[in-house]
Amino acid sequence: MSIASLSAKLIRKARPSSGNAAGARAMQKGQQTKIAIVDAAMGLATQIGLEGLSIGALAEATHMSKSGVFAHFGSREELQISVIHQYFSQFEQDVFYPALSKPRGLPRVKALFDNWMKRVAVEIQSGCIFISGAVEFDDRPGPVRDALATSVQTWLGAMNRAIVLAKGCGHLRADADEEQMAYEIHGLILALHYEARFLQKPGSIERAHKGFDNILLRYGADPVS
Amino acid sequence: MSIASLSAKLIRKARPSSGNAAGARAMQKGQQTKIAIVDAAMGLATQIGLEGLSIGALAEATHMSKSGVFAHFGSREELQISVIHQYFSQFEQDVFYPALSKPRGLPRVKALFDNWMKRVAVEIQSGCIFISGAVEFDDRPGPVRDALATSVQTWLGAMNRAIVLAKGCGHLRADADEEQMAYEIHGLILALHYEARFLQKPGSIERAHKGFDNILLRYGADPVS
DNA sequence: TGCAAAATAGCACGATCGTACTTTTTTGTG
DNA sequence: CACAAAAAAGTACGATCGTGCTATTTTGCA
Repeated sequence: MSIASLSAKLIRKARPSSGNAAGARAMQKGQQTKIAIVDAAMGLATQIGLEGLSIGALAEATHMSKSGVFAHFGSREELQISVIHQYFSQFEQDVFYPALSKPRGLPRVKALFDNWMKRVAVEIQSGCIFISGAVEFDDRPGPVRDALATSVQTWLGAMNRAIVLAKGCGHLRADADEEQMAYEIHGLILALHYEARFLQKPGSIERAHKGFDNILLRYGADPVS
Repeated sequence: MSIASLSAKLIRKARPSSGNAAGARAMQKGQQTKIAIVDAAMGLATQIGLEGLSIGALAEATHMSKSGVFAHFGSREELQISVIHQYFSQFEQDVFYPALSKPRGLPRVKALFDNWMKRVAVEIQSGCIFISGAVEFDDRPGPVRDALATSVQTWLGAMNRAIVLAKGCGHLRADADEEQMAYEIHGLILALHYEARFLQKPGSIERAHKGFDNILLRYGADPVS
């Protein structure tokens, strides 16, 4: 399935069983403010984490009442899940889709990594839910963790498939281990986030890029990338 | 300065100014239970994070009253800092000191990485404060963040120095970028923690080891590690 | 424009949090 | 053993949390 299919899981609850045959359409303003709330929630969550996200603070940020915010989700977990879906959707549009315009193989892998890097470079200031959420929910089972893990796995899977494709195109050495290559790339991104955002170490972005070049030198079919 | 000097910061507060010349010695039981409390706190903090650590839960875990626990630290921040110092001290003893018995150069770098890997492999189940804390405090300035960052930087600095030493011994290529190598190693560890602990992906430990081998192939002086 | 329904606000609840203050128990020593 | 000091417990306070209930406002269509 496509990486996009995940975001389609924003489904409506089943209609109540009361047989209102004459149809009850409406819900326009509600959806609109819900989107605004989720947007604000995502801004808060990237900074202070999904766990730090409180309905009270979110109400203040959106100039609404706590109950007004709450009514849109029914529970804090549902709010967190909505934020994850929205974040994933944004990630898709920033990182994944633009790379599809590149030809299969190494060019697309490079584009995926470059887009990923650009996004993480911004997130050095704002924070990344895929990273902070992983730490917050790594031993807390439940629907939030599931939504987060599914999103991350979908993205990592897409990255992996691009690498497999590159090998299939003959752009990588015949004995290249695609999973291994994906693992090492993931490490570069995580180290960037850690050293730049937490340790505030300069030069981290350049090191991540250099690391990618090194990976290409090792796995690429031709010595020059 | 040595990596060990940091843990020596567990200093006593300055004595009160009342001139009790006849000396007031005692404080034995107190220190003892404080150690027990910090131990329990570390166990909790590795699982649920430094932010999730609550005095109430800690009191229950140690079969004490909230005030009894609290009195030993004076504030939650001080408790968190004590946990960080203790965690760092443990890290030193598990990872750093045992590697000093190896000869300088590549053998010591390998030992440091192996010990680090062994520890992270255990922490796949229990959690790692250096990683979870980095996420929790990456945009929350204060003494807790400072203590955490200092500990991590001390360790990464020790690792870096070992790599520099290895290059000095001629065990690495003359053009090897030590900081870059340290960065890539750090990435391997972070990816291991992420993929094994959060995503529960099998084979991550082997991939981290393989990644280290690849790094040695690239930076090592001789083609065979 | 009236009117049902949707959207939002208001209010209250129990729980948990860190911590300040007071009281009791335990400890170590003269 | 007595006694001061240290250690631990007890209690209370204000704040914030998620969320249930009811009331009010706003919306969109007949």
